[in-house]
Amino acid sequence: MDSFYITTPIFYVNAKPHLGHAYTAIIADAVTRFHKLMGRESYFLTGTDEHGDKIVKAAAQNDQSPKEYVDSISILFRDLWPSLQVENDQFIRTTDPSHIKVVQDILQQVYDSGDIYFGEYGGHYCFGCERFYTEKELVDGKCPQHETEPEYIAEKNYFFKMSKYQDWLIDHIKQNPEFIRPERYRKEVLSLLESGALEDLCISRPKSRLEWGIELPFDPEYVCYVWFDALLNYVSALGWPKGEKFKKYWPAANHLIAKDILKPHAIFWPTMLKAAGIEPFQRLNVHGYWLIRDTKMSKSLGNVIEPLQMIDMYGLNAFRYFLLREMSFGQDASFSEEALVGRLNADLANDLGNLFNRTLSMTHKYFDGIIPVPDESEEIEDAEIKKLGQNSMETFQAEFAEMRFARALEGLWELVRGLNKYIDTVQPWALFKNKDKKRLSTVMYIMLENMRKIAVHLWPVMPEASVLMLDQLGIGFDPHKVDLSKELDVWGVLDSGAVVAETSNLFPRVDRREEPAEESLQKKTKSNGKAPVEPVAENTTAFVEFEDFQKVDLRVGHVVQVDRHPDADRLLLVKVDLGEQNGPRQVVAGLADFFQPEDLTGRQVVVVANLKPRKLRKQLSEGMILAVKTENGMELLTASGEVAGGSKVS
RNA sequence: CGCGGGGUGGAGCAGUACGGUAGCUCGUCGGGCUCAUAACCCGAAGGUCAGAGGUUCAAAUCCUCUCCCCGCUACCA
Repeated sequence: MDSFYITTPIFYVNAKPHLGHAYTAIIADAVTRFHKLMGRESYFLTGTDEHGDKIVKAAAQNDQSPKEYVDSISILFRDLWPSLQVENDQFIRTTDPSHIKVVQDILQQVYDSGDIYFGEYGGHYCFGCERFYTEKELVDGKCPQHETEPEYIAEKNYFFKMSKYQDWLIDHIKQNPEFIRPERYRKEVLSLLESGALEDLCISRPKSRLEWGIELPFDPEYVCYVWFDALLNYVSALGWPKGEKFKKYWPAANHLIAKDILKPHAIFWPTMLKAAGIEPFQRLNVHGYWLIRDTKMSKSLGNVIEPLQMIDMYGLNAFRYFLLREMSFGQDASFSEEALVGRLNADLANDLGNLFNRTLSMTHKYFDGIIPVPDESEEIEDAEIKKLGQNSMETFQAEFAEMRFARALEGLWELVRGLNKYIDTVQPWALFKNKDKKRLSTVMYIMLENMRKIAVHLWPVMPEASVLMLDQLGIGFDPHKVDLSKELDVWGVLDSGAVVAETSNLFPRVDRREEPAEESLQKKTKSNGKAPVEPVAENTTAFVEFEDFQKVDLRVGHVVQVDRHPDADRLLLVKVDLGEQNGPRQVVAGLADFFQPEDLTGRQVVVVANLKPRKLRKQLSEGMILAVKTENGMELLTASGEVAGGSKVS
């Protein structure tokens, strides 16, 4: 039997789960279910990545130890999956002892084979930031954050000879067009590899800087770099090197990632495997981002609708369907409540839900709810709808296997719509009136059997709804007994004589909430013809004491001169006269996108005068000009009348 | 010359690796049906596929250049 191994990235626990995580997990789940139905043995792995610098910092901010912190976040991920009906076979954590052992074993093995060497790395290290800076990042030779001169530290570290495998990797990608998909990402990686020499990868961190990691087996003074640790989860989970699962599922691995972590997966990972003498994974599948529209608007009105909250409002089935139907795999897509409701109403309620309801209802009206025995004679439209069904399912299966979910569903919907049309064409109600029971039986059977096929195909996408649909058709569902690949040819699975449900209300139509917050706001702002002012985010801003507010020294001044920042196209150098002895101050302001220098000259502005001076792109900024961001641009704050330069605002 | 994505009927998108009548969903207009969740079915209007040039019998698709939009980053104190 074919086996199939699918993974999500192990999610980095420096933040809570969001839509992106949910999406990856849901498609992983859908793909796993699909392959199960196609008769393959499938294994689905997900988990959390818990080592590294950022974790230590996030933990410190929460006054927790790294371990306490990762435990608390990891559980959030683990608990989210069941609520999405994501059924993973395993949940791995990089803090699991078995994972740590595998990482150490592989490190040792690669070290012994000579692909890890000890070398020196020199760099400008800022102790405040706890990081190295490149020459380019430094401002006047100083740390841009702390404005202190970083120390040049020559630090010894361990390096993985990644460069050694560059040519092999290029060749492998060229030889295996399916290795990275979709095509655009394969091209991106290839051009990345071919454009410049691949450098060796620094895979250690001295414990003096970072202790939260896996200790190198050959040097207790160092811990392993997070990516080298994290990527290995894909094999450690299977019990490399001798585990049963490893033998069964490797290298049939399909990794699923979002485009932001393309490089580690497409370059580090295959070369690591090569160095460790492990066969390369089968395929890397890369998806785009979900863009969330208008979240800011909603948030400011205090009714934030987070994508994940829409599950409660519209149901998990619609949510999963929407995610798979709306994003064309590899591209970015935008998530909005409006689009979700649109899909729910059009595809699920009108087309699919209504199809079930009308057919079940007719079965009751004409046959007391009992699935009739079809007559053997077949009319032309019967043959047509069967053919349409076959094509539609074939498309679904082929596209789904390639992870083109949107196209797969579009394909399946041809059958859904085809069946609605079939009803209108053959007019069962007319047959009933004419007492043509024979023909009516055939027609109804064709409807019901095709609906069964649809329901089965939808299990990977909407497991819960699929089971309900089948239940309404009077049959149960056992994924192990279903073989999707046979559905194209099999006919007559539905038992005549079984009783179907009287009605179906799987996907009720949803009326858009009366005045959706975002829309009403837009209407209001449009109707008065003025640029809308972003409302104050009352619920998100904590109160400050009056004394604290008093610390802010706001003053009115006149703009005497404005120049463009020489090295930054969004910044302006604004000279503001605050009536001070040593002349006008320079404020670097991010206004270049909204104002021409000449538009600002002579304007009266409000400035935060006691803001700690800071350099922005090498230019000193001694204050901040207050402005209001609007939908179309930027409006400056000013006094309603002319006041003397330097007047205090209170 | 920072990196990347994109510009296709009113809206949202597919189609571009392998050139061959411009496709889908929503929306609009007209009609049909009555089994159904104000649903379903049919028909219509609406696009010089951002622009210019080139290759070709043939270009949304290949080549060259230009314009515009959106992310990310440097750079919004």
